[in-house]
Amino acid sequence: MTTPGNISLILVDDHQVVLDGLSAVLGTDPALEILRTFTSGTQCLSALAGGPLPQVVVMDVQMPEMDGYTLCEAMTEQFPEVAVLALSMNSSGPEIRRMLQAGAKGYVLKEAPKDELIRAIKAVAQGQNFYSAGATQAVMHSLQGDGVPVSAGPPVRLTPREKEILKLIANERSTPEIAEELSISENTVETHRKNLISKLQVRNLAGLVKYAVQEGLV
Amino acid sequence: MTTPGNISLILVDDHQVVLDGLSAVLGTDPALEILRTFTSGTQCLSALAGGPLPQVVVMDVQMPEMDGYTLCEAMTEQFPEVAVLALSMNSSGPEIRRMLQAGAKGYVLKEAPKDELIRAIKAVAQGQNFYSAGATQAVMHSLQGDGVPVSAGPPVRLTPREKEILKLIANERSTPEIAEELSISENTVETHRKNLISKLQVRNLAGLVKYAVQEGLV
DNA sequence: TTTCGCCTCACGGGATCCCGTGAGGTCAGG
DNA sequence: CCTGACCTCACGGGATCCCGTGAGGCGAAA
Repeated sequence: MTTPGNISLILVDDHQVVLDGLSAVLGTDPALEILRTFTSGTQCLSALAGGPLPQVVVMDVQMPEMDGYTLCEAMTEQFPEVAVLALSMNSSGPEIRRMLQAGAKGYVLKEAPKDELIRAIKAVAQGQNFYSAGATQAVMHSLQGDGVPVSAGPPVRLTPREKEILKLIANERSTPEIAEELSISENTVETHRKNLISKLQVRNLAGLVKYAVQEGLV
Repeated sequence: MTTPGNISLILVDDHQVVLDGLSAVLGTDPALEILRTFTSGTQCLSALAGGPLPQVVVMDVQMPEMDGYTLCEAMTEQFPEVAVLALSMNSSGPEIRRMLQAGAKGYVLKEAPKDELIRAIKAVAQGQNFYSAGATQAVMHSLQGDGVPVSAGPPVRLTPREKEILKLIANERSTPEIAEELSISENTVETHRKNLISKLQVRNLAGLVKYAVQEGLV
């Protein structure tokens, strides 16, 4: 049992040094208690299913196997009382919007000073929201054009099939190969590719690969 | 002046939280003294030109503006007495080989436990080399075929022109556009693209973009 | 039940890329 | 001087991608 007033935490990041660093930084604040750390989303989910729930989960966005977006969605689905705080490398507007839409209560950039992270944790633990200054700015910048404030319209939602195709494209597979691998027609693969190009607002295959790599889908 | 026996350090990483984390972790060892930290390679270089030199520089590999490869090269050129310790996300063989060829004395993965980093720092400070277990493994794996041990043949050296073209390709420019932008023939651009595909061991444009993004050239 | 999103498939034409092959000029270094 | 690395250019043919357009099935949500 945690001491009353303490905020229980779980950290998820695929890099051990980041976990160590966060543990060291957050350990300086007596109000924070780190229950466990995980290096993958699947580990985290299966452990939480049977164990005690934390108040806040701090998670990286770009992770292999299961990215922060998917993990956050599963999290808010299964454990809505747990607040998710996203901790990310880049401050790209679309990524932030995706995380917020997935249910994240806050978004802190890894560039931010350490006290900002602690303030963010305390904020989301109390049910408030918290966004790094750079994050809100990036979101606002990416929203120029449509008047929705935040988390209104679907930002960039890819279907499972589209994600699957995008991964294969980013792995240098050609259209005939993808068609064969998925047992569908080449025409269908081309349709998906066209939809991807249209959805992601890029011009060609290069843009798709760039998006896929930056978003950690590879 | 540093206390005799102390190891003076400089940390370079574009992410503030990583710097904070490293500072916290390394601060626990009394034998280590962190002189300064930098969030960019250019800052680091210009500061070292006039200030006191550290014994060891711990640097991230993937950084915007100036990547670790370039920084390490400039470092060993201007300050050969400073030992460079690379700290990186991925354990890709080619990247490790590039860093070692650039003059890095050691290579530690961010996945490694924190005591490994401290041991690595102490090793390179004494003129020894240090490589994470996963790193040596990755290099060995990437070397299957040529019998050279380490840092012998040029791993993946791109010419300035090739880098330039690669960046444009990754930014969704088509061949005619690149040709126009660089005031050269389309045939020349195609030749460069072919050489890139051949050098980087990829199959198509997707592989080029993937490499460019992962290597931080965009 | 009627939407609506998703997945599927088709076709034709133009743009772009992929590949092999060959070659001339410059410039630094042996 | 001659080698080697680099940048430049050419061409032809096949593969692949890009684009517009249209359409049927299926399952979930309203």
